[in-house]
Amino acid sequence: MFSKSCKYGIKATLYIAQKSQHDERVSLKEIAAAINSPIAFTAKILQILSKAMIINSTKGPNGGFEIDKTRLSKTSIHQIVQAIDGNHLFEDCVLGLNSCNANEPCPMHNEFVNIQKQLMESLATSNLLDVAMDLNLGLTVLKR
Amino acid sequence: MFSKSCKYGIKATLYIAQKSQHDERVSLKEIAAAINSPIAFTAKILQILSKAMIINSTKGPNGGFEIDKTRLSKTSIHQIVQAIDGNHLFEDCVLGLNSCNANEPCPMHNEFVNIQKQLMESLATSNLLDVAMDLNLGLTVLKR
DNA sequence: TTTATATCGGACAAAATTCTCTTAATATAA
DNA sequence: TTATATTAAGAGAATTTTGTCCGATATAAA
Ligand code: FES
Ligand code: FES
Repeated sequence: MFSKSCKYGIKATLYIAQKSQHDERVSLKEIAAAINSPIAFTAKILQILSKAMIINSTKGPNGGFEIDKTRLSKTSIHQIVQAIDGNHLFEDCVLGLNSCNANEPCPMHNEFVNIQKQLMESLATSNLLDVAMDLNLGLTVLKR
Repeated sequence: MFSKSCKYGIKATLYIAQKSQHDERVSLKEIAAAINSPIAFTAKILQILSKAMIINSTKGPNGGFEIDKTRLSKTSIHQIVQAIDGNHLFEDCVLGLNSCNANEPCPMHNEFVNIQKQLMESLATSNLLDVAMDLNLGLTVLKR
């Protein structure tokens, strides 16, 4: 479904979101430990998210990553997926035809346009604040 | 969503199903041409499907691949996916935690169990006969 | 029985993804 | 100003996925 990079990216962003809620800036090392991911690889993904303006990074002592509190409720998981994996999951033909085209559909088109739409909706209507809340309450986890 | 192998496998099986409906056995070369896939790689995938008893293979002159007509309506696309990609898409945690577990869910669990279920249902209730029909009628295509 | 034709199976090659290492750039604080 | 802590960036290694090649095996027909 999602690439490994994307999974790390989502988990990392959610962890940063949780901490940003309490005005805490977090380091790469802390993030990687919290989501159980390879440190240097996680750094690459955070760079992508930083360039996509989904997270902010600060170099130097006491540096690290954070998200503007005001943006938490305005950022969706869809934006993270889009930045890392692109829109392929939502827009491409599920059987790999050169494009998804309702006029000349593949045999799975009709079944899948709904699923793709629902997937998209689900990710697009999500927001980091809600997810961070659940994390704080211990209702969900990023690691196990 | 699906691996490339799986996409080839689905398309190949659907093509074989369409031909088997008219008692035609098809060769590897014909299949690869019909679904626009690399020949030798397609052969590997057909071997998997053959071992999984989803298709039958026959060596020698006039050999090739076919599906028992009586089995067309009893074989689902889910079986193909399962044989090639396994059940990961349906059963694994979408964020890559070591297992999907409702007691200690990841932040996307609640949104995704439904989507996974729907995906599974959709694939499990499909059958090769119905799909072959649409292909025959020209309502759908395997190549473009 | 021989020959031609097709899939099977194993080894290998290429490409994409995942992951690591090292150095540079930058910001903070002493 | 200098030392230190942190991310950025690039090169490259390891792994997985995708794809190729060729000889072995089985089948059918001559
Ligand atoms: S054409 Fe294949 S999913 Fe739309
Ligand atoms: S725990 Fe992640 S999808 Fe169920």
